[in-house]
Amino acid sequence: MAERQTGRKAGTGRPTMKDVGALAGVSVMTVSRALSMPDRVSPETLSKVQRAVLQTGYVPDQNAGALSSKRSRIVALSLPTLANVNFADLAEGISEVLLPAGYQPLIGHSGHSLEKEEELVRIMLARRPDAFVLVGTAHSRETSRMLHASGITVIETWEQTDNPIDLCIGFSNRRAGEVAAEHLASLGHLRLAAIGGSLDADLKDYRGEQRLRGFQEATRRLGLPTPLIIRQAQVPIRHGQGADSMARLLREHPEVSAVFAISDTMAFGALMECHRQGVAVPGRMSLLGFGDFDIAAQCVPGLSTIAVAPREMGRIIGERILRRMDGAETSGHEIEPVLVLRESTGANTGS
Amino acid sequence: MAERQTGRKAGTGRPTMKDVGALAGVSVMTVSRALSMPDRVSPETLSKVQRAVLQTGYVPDQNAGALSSKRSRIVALSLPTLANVNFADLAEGISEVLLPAGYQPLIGHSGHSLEKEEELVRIMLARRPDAFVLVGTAHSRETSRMLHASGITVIETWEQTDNPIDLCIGFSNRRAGEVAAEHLASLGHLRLAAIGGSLDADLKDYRGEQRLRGFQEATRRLGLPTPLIIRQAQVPIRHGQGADSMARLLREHPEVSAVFAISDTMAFGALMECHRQGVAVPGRMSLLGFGDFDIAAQCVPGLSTIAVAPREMGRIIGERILRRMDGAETSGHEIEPVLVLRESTGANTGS
DNA sequence: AAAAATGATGTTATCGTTCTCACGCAGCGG
DNA sequence: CCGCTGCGTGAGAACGATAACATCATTTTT
Repeated sequence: MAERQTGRKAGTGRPTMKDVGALAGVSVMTVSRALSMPDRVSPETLSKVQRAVLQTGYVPDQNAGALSSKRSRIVALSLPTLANVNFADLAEGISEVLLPAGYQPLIGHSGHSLEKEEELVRIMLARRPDAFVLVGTAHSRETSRMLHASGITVIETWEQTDNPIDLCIGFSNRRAGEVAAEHLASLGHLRLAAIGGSLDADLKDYRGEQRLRGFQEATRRLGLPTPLIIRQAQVPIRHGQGADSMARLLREHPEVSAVFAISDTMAFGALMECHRQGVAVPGRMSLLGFGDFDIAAQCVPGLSTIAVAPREMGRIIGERILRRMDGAETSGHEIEPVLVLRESTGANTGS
Repeated sequence: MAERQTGRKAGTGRPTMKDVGALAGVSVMTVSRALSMPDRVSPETLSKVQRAVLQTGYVPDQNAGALSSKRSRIVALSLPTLANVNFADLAEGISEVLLPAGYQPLIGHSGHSLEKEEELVRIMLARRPDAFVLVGTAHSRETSRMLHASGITVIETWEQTDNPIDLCIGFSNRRAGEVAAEHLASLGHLRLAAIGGSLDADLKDYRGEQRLRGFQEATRRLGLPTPLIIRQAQVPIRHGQGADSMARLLREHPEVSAVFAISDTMAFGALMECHRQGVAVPGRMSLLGFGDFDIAAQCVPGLSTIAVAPREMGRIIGERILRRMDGAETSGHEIEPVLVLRESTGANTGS
């Protein structure tokens, strides 16, 4: 009853540094040091504290620590969606580097919408992250403002840009489109097409559009006719959209012999549509995807695609963040899209 | 120079409630109330504060708020991996409910390892979440202890159990296996097989094992010969493992006419192997998957599978958490695995 | 051997918010 | 006209940790 004298706020009941200190016979500050800078306390003290920690089942309160030290050790991560292996791999790559270093990734998804991204950024900034990673370089005015004002390390990824908010670690989507066009052209294909790209301005796959643009420009540069673009994708991209686009292409544009899909997801759907219609791949139709999702390697025929190594990208991002946290300067980084050749692309056999 | 008089700790430079209050001509407490309980301040005060918030670009510090109120509004979420659409959908479902209610999901992945899960739980508990969601009911002793000791709401999912730590919202994996066996048996298949299941004790797909057990038991109960189990999967499950397993099955056990794969990922690999070898599906071989991943609907033939509605499960979890946070009592919830019929399963045509 | 540097620990203030309590003022019944 | 209730507001403590400084004992330097 007479347990607490002043009794303004009741504690949570969980052990604190004070409890550990009391049990070990040292001050809270010594406990703090024992836990975060073990080499700054004497060996005997250290073991006393460690024993007390085990005995009490003490788990430090990082929120309190963050408030006091002004370093939350949280890294915010805004993805378009989790339900895409590439983004999931990116997030796992980042986590694998950050977690062992004592940083906690905070993952959110914006559903490809700039508005939702803004909302997400606002919410996440309230957790006072030490760094912020965003997929993409297109943001709302307010998003950019908030990120700038926060003064923390900001990393934009999955793209390249000339004027990043802070740091940019990604690949050129335009370049990916160029690689696609160059490959298909080198196989002797004359009439190229691309599938992907949204008509709905609100839910736009910004990066997919850049790949399309790169594809178009390179095709033109190579002296081939302007490629057809079948735009009927929506984010999130689903296989069905690839199937629909391929069906339309086969029906309306029989002269096309090679197709670049802005995502392996669409490419797979397109491939299945070819199967359904008995269209030989790559005999009658060459098919090139993007992303190197795991299905690309396993479907029959194996899907030629363009890989961007998301997990490795994640690790690079993690490392750069850690370097920044140690006070070192860091620059951006560009990753080169790599053509992965499987069976779905082959020489043009048409007349 | 004479900016701060005492000057022990320097602030971060970001605006605080104090700044907002000074600008609005009210106390910090009034700012706090204006932001979290707008109906407890007068309309004029409210608008003054809101104006000041906009003018300063103030973003509340939730960490400080958490420390003071002992409610972090963080919900921790431990998944085996992000790179699995079902878990990603689960996470997105949870987020969709929690975020608008002011709760922040904190996602981590344990790579199917109980040790890593323990590590993750320890790290996440240091952020003082208000609730903890875990995939699975098998945890290390220390994990369970920490969760119990934390005293927060704990939800186990993706399984059913008789003695949950706190609440269990999931489906019975055993039941899913039974559904699989019943379906294949009903089609007249006599020699069944299952693919999946790991030999490596350390990286065990615990839930896959339960599906296998349910499959085995139901097969026996239906009076059929004991099913073959091809165990050569490893987590994370990749398509290649399904292909390998199917190849082995076709080579060594030609009498088998129907196969249950513990994951659509494996089922897809197996299907592709059938294509490669010219084995007709479902004519010669019926194939049933689990999970209803999006590829299942798009491959040719469409993959029959067992669906567990992960996104909906996530939303249910989110709602139960919110109810608990409002102080209401809540019980667990069982989700029924549902058979999704497509083209990959058909009647036994063998002699 | 005296002075200075080093090392281990404790004390106090502080981070930015919310909780608790107190205060002043308006309305209201007796 | 007095006390009572209720509303809006403010003052100060508290949450659990760390930074900065202070202290004391010990070692190193010259």
